[in-house]
Amino acid sequence: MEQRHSTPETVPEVQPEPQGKGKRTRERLLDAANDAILTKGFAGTSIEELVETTGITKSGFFYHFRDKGDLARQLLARFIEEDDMVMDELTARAFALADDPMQRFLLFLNLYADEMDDMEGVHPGCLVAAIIYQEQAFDRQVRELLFEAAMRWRERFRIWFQAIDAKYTPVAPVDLDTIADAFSAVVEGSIVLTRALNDRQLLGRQLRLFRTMVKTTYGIA
Amino acid sequence: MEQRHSTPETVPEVQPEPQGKGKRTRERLLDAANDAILTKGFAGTSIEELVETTGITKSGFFYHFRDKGDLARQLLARFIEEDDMVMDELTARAFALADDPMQRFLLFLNLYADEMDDMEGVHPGCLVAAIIYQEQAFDRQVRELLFEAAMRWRERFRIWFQAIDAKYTPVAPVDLDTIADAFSAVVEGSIVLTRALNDRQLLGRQLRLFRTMVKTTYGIA
DNA sequence: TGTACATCAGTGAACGCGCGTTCACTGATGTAC
DNA sequence: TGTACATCAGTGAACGCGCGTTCACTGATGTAC
Repeated sequence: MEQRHSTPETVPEVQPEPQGKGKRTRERLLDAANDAILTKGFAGTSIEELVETTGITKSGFFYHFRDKGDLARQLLARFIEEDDMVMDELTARAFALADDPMQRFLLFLNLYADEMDDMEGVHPGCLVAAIIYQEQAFDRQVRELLFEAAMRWRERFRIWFQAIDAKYTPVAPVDLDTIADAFSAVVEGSIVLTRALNDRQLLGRQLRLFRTMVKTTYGIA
Repeated sequence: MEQRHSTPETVPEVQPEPQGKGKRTRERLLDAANDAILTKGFAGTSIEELVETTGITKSGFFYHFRDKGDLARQLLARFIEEDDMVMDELTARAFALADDPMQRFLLFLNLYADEMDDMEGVHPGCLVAAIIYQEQAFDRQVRELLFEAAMRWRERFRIWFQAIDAKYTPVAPVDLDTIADAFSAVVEGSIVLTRALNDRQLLGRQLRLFRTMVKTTYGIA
């Protein structure tokens, strides 16, 4: 997707390779795999092409990964970690801007929607969704990581809605797990539509509609 | 997913094969391909396994399809046709039960949610989403079919919300295309979560939450 | 009704290419004494 | 400071298997006269 320069000119590298250059190569392999899998599927992505874009040989790949399944495992593990960090950061920004749990959530939705609007091109896709639609190609460990990813989303927002629910009364009764899942559902579904319709603003619009709907559901003008 | 008997005992077959047995074999190949692609991806699904479950030889496959890409094209075309029919049927049932466009839509959501609840096991997935996440493996024709599928959903529900909007005033302003897309987004996203969490009731719950939210958005108690 | 031909719905064997994986080896860097 | 060894981050060649595709052929059914 985006081109990363291995040596950015602006920032002088005091410690050029934090964990050795192997770590960097491994990250670049994971980046290449991430992009390829989201557009061509797992079985449709060959090790050959990954090492070609990374600039090493095929046997170099097997220095970093036991086999192709190991690549999927490490990729998903990294995704969960990074996704968690991104969510934490947006949450922290929302928390810094308001004290009320509902206001914080509405701010979070705005921040997330803005982030989606600012992406160049159409959203590249979500690794969880991509792998879900090929799950039989993977082992139990990978499927457990899929479960974990979705469960983390649910728990993050359930806690949030518990705080909201303690202070606000919804117009009609809502189940906390369900409204917690709703955010993830809107994002995942919108990504699919964004790509199908080639409409890069769709995701932001859906998030803002969801924001409006959450507000009215809790009777906020 | 579900086992179809080629000769159901209850109904005597007056015309056993409407368009010859070749048509039936072709349908069974498409069925096998549909199931396999939703769980293992397109490249991960071999022609070998499709003909094995269908009970013919590999060269028999190439009698029905020019190549593997042709299979994807026919599969998506059939999906769009059948999906359209299912939606038309649920729409007709909702129209028969009420005159008001909003009541009709709320009934439609209930019917759709009930249908999802009644499915045994977890939702097998949506072919559009599966192929979107492997789109680079396909030609322009297939990608145009993906666009068409999503566009049909949008247009179907935009017309519906135009009728609703003519009669009801939303609490906060809503864009018709956006709320039209919202239904598809909720379904697509919920399918991903249903499968990740292995929670077969999630889809129905999300649809009913969406129903509640549409009601409150248009200020209906 | 019988014969000739055409179409339908496949079969069976063979093909070459690319894929994932292995294995012995290597040059650069790090560490111990 | 020099030497010996270990580890890191790979290389290069080879492998066998399975995949998509082709091609000549075939038995059953349909159609024309």
